[in-house]
Amino acid sequence: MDFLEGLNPQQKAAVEHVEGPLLLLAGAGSGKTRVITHRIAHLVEAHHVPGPCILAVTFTNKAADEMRQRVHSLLGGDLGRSSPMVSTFHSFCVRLLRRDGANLAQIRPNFTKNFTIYDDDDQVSLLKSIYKALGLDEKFMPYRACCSWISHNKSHKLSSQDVYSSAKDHKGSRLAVIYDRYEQRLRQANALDFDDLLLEPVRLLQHDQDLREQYNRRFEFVMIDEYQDTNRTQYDLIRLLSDAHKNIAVVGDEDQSIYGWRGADIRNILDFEHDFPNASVIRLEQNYRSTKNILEAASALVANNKERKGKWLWTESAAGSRIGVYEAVDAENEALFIADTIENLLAMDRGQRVAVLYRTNFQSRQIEEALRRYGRKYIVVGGFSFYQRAEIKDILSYLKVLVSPEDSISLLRIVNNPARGIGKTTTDEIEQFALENQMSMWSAIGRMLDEGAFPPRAEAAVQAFRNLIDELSAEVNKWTIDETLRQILDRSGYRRMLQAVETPESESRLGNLEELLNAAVDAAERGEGVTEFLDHAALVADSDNLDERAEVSLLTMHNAKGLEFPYVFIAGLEEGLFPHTRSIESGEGMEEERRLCYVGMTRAEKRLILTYAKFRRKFGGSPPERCIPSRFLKEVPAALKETLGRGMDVTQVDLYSEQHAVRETVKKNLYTGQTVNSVENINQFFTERGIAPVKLPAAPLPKPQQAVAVARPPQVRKKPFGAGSMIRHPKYGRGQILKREGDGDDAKLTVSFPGYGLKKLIEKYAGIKEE
DNA sequence: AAGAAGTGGCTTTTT
DNA sequence: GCCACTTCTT
Repeated sequence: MDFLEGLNPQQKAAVEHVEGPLLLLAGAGSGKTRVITHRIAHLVEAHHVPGPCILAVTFTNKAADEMRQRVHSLLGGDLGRSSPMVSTFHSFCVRLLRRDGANLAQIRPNFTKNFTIYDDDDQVSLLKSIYKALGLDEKFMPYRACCSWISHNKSHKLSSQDVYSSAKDHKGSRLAVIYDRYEQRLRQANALDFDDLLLEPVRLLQHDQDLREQYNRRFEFVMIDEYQDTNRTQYDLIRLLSDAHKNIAVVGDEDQSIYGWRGADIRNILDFEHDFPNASVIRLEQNYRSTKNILEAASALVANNKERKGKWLWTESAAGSRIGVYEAVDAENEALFIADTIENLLAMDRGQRVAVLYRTNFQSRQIEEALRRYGRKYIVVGGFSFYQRAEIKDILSYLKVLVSPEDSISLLRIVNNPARGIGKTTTDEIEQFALENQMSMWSAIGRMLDEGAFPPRAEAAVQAFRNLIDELSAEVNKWTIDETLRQILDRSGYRRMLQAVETPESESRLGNLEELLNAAVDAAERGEGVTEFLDHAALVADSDNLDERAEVSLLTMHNAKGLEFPYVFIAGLEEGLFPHTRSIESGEGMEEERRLCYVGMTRAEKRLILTYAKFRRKFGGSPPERCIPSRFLKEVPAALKETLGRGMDVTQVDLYSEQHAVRETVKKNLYTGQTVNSVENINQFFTERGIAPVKLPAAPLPKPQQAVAVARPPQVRKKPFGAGSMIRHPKYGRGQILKREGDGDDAKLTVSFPGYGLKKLIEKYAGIKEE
């Protein structure tokens, strides 16, 4: 196959580039992914480079998956072991440490390849514990702020000693102490935070010459996607990996650099030619995505930035509609306008995809409410992810403790959850003891039991907890992941605790745990071990579960990077919201906001509509505040804009009185792993309230559904359900069994639920009954 | 020790 | 308006 066919001259040049550094400046919609995948295929076929010698790195799992798939289909089918390595920075680094990280123990105390990963919730818990030991509270500095302060220092290679010696005041040196303790405690728990995941491979490769040479020998060709968003650590890693061959190709667009606040350094891309002498530079400036008007509007906007390499995108496509601008009275009105206009657009142009983009996640709520009023299906990308749910984190914490009992943060989370009589006093004592003796909480528990340090009642409770963990640990290696999770759920009493309270809330939690079990079964089938399962849970991002098929997607502009939609709305273009107050002060921050706007605008293929509100409430109860239209609106040339008015007026339902109920429903539906807001749901929602939906969708109407049963039926031993039979699920309602696999306790059912799609359920745990 | 009920304090973006 | 944290009650 000829991988050069159908490419424009610049794309062709990039694909044909073989040796030496390459900087590919790829504008929005210029066929970047196509070029990367074709280049990989070309290297393999035309230059006979073995697949595994090529490393391609992206930022999100989603981008990696897509790239992998496209490479595979270009090269024809299953490549097996000869496949190029396509990975995200973080999973590449985790794999490196799990496989070849043993020698890191030489430079990181207590490190083993069994390390755990601390996400930001874990970081906050750790900081709480440190604050407590230092007698501080959140007034000193909010945990989250402290977290990002530490992260900022780490990614800029400033140690706690560096920070301490440059501290200007008492607060500065206090912070340095917190930072220092934080680092100590991570090491003690054999845990790595997200910064460490990148930093430690760099330190290891610098430290271990053999390993560095081994990796250099292997990866002859290295490619980095979204280079504008790399931070200094990632830059170091890239340099180390490409040191021997210097066959480093980076792809990026300085106009789309939007992660400066997370440590991304735009200088990496601006200075590439300086850092890698003899680099070839190729610009991809032809845009294949958007209409001329959209492209010109976005280009004119971003031209207001100074930190650019400068390029001007062009397109052969038609001018298209002008950019719509709508001024709403308030946020409710804005949301209704968007929902209303979506109805009109989709009525004219059926089956198309629409995105509503916004700056901050909380903006989604009102838009959701408006979409529900129209019975329109939508998905929300981001916000809370499945793996952030409390019950999921609880059970995974059990798993983490089994793998690595030194992980005190996970231990702290589960020690009295479900409640087993180890209260605050006892926990504080254990923590105190661990701190004083420089040991983990798990070791402290052992020692304190040996020394008889607990009062009788607490002793019994702690002893029972220790036995539970010991018993589970003894057998964990014999079980598959799903079996381990089941044992945890049963023996810890966690399932019983949820079953005891028969509220919709606990039902929903049980449902989420069921999803987790399904995921575990799938992982076990793929042959994954517990560690891989946990790594996956730590590294999946919210945007990774984006469902391309949804008609309407709601997401932040950050999450929209790399995606495209025929119709795009950008909501909330107001000074203070977008650009955000926190960025307005600094020139750099403003430029990044502008780039973010550029990213949002260039997602649109056919039509782009910008909206803002004259008044907006800061929060629910507070009075609406006057808003100034965003400066970005003015930066779009007048000739490219048109002012839009409201279409139909929608005032049949009192939205305020619905808000609470809607939110509850939204919450429940968000965490099923599948966030599609089904037609059945919406109908049910309105029927329950005796309100007719504004407009019924043309799609086949479902039979009206009864309210979901709340009470869980007593678990009687029942005859197994076979394929074809109808069942009722506590959360998904009526469904038909399509497939049955396995038998007895392990029986797995594939069930089709109208409105929810296919679900894999484990019969024993699903709580289903005959319909 | 564990739940219920009340109150302060703050909201950017996320691998 | 929401969440995390505190105080109150048993």
